[in-house]
Amino acid sequence: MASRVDVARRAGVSPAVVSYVTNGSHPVGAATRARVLAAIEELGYRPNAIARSLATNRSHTMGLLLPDSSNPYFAELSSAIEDAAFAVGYTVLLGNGGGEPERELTYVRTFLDRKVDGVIVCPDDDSSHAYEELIRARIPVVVTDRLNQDVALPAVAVDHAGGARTATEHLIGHGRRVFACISGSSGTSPAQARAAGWADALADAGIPADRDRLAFVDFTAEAGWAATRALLERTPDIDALFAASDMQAVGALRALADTGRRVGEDVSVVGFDGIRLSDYISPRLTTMAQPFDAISTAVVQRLLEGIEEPRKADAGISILPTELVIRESCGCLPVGAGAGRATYQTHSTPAVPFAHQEIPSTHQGAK
Amino acid sequence: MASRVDVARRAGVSPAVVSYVTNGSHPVGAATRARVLAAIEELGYRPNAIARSLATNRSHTMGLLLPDSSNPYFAELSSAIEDAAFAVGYTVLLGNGGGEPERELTYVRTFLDRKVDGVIVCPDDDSSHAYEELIRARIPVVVTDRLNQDVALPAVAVDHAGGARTATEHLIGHGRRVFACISGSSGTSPAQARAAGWADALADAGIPADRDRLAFVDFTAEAGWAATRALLERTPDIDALFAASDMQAVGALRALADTGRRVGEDVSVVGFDGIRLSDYISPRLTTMAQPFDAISTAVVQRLLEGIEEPRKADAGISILPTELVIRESCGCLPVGAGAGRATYQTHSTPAVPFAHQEIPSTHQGAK
DNA sequence: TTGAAAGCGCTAACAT
DNA sequence: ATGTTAGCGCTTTCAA
Repeated sequence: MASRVDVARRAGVSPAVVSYVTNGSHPVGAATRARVLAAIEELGYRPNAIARSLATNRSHTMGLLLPDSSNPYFAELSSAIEDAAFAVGYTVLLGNGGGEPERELTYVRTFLDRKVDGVIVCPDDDSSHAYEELIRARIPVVVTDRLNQDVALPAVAVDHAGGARTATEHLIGHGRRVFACISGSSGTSPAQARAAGWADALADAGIPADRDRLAFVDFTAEAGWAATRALLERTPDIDALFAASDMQAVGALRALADTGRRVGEDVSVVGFDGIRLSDYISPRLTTMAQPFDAISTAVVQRLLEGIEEPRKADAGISILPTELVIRESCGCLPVGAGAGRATYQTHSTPAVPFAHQEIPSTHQGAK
Repeated sequence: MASRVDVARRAGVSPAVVSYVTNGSHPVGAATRARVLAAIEELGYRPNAIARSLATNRSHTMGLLLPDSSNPYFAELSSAIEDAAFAVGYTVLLGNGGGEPERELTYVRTFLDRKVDGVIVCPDDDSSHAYEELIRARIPVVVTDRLNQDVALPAVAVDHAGGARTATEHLIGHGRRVFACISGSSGTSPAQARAAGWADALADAGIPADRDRLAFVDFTAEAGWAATRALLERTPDIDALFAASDMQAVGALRALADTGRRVGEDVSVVGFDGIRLSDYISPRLTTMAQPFDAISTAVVQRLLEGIEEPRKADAGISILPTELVIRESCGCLPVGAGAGRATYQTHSTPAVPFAHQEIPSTHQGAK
């Protein structure tokens, strides 16, 4: 590998001049600049980013800690984040916690050791030790998806409770009577908030929200399937189901079909997330869609602010809007034949982007 | 951030000794070692990996270049690779080509600049310029999924053609007569090989494989949907469909349902990949499953060999077995109600792991 | 067993 | 406009 000195020698200048031209940080005579450029070209020289990082204390790298990037929701989120990072010249180091606190910590340390400029984190659990380690390191951090009020870190997420409430209201609008909810891992704020939104909507409508029609399980199709089976066992006449994630909804649809129920007719289901897949499964899933791109842009943007103006960075949370995408699973559109893909009918929850903002109250009484 | 000198000062030793104990590379007196360890503990010292990389010329980092990690297939693959890398103490830098050759190149250069110890690559297209750049850099590389015979790089993948052939034979076993195939982007070897396997199986069975019943489109649900609609328009009586990826199959099932066809009864469908989702969609997808973990382990293993013994590394390709997972979409199992998840019936294509190995001929005549 | 010192390849302040 | 030099934080000979 040709290094800066090689280029300097070849161009007949001092090593510093090479840096001047590669960084454009310093005026350089047109002639010398040309010679240097030529030497760079001939030698195929590329500055060593490691050495540069050591000297500048900037790696142009960010760590991304997720629970499980093989889950379509996180896969779409991480891809959007990678894209937003790429757009601003950053590369991402990816780590999956995989439900192991140890592993999350290991990744945080790995990121720190490697001197990432900042880290984006969505811990497995709201009480993750990753937070402490990150705070102690005084490194720019943005939390996404999770909204833990106990930790003073900048965060970006959607209005989980509001979205769940709107989704549930839609279900109520279908005249359903027996409601169930499959929410996510109980240790996560989205799971809690979405379940709360579901319960609030029911309360406002005077519909009983029986505790044994609410399950907190993993954000996966498998867990959604198992939870639905269990729910159905206890309450066979469930006719409305709100799933706190599309993957759980996928499992729920499976379970509903397995037990001979016609989704959209016998029972209405609405999911949450709006992963691409939701428009292809049968029946097409009505879901509260998250704005992946907006979230990712905001996450990266805020992290960048934290990196560039550490003193100015605040711990406010950005709440982005969700949008109800109405399709077949709720019963609005006829299931199956001839439908083509849906033209969406949407209801949005309001956005309050980039504000210092209270976490939306879980229950604000009747509107 | 406490640095090595701080620790040394506090422990009353020279900086070198600190390295000796953190690396265990050198004998150190029990007493001093204890003092150093204590100082490390008290200061919360962690070696700067960047500085270490600069000094050792090893980053314990690998680049992973994929077409699109938001696609469930790549999401599962990348997650498995991340896991395998984690297990051997490596961290992964993730990059998505996103169908843009420019972007692929940018990522390769970024990886190179950051001195990753090796890169795992699955280019958008078999003729990717990423290969050249990587070869020129003389850095350890392992290609995965793609099997480009023109480039002498170690590779790990499944027997695309063989798997497709077996899948198609299964379709033939169902007594179907009008066969279609939706394969992937024509510039990729899996797409070509799987299409060839499909054609070969038909040829052997004396069934016409009409060219206009074969489509090469993106490996996505959307493309699978559109291709199926187009195929159906031209040949309404298709009764057997082989999709070269599960996501395309998902789109195909959607299209088949849209046009009022009953999958499993009117038309048999078999996919390829075995993503987790395939067991949850309706109808459950019969698919030729890839061994994600084995692939990932092999990929990382071979990359490690390339890193540790550069001279010994060879460009052989490792072919891993696929396994036909039989479910509902082909017509073997009754669709829907009461089925529970399937107990699998499997047929494997043989594995020829870690061998110098010809790319399986696309047609080897009748067996 | 411990220490001194020379890099690794680059940036940046300072000098010319 | 260009060159010199002192780090950045660590590893690693080589001496002591």
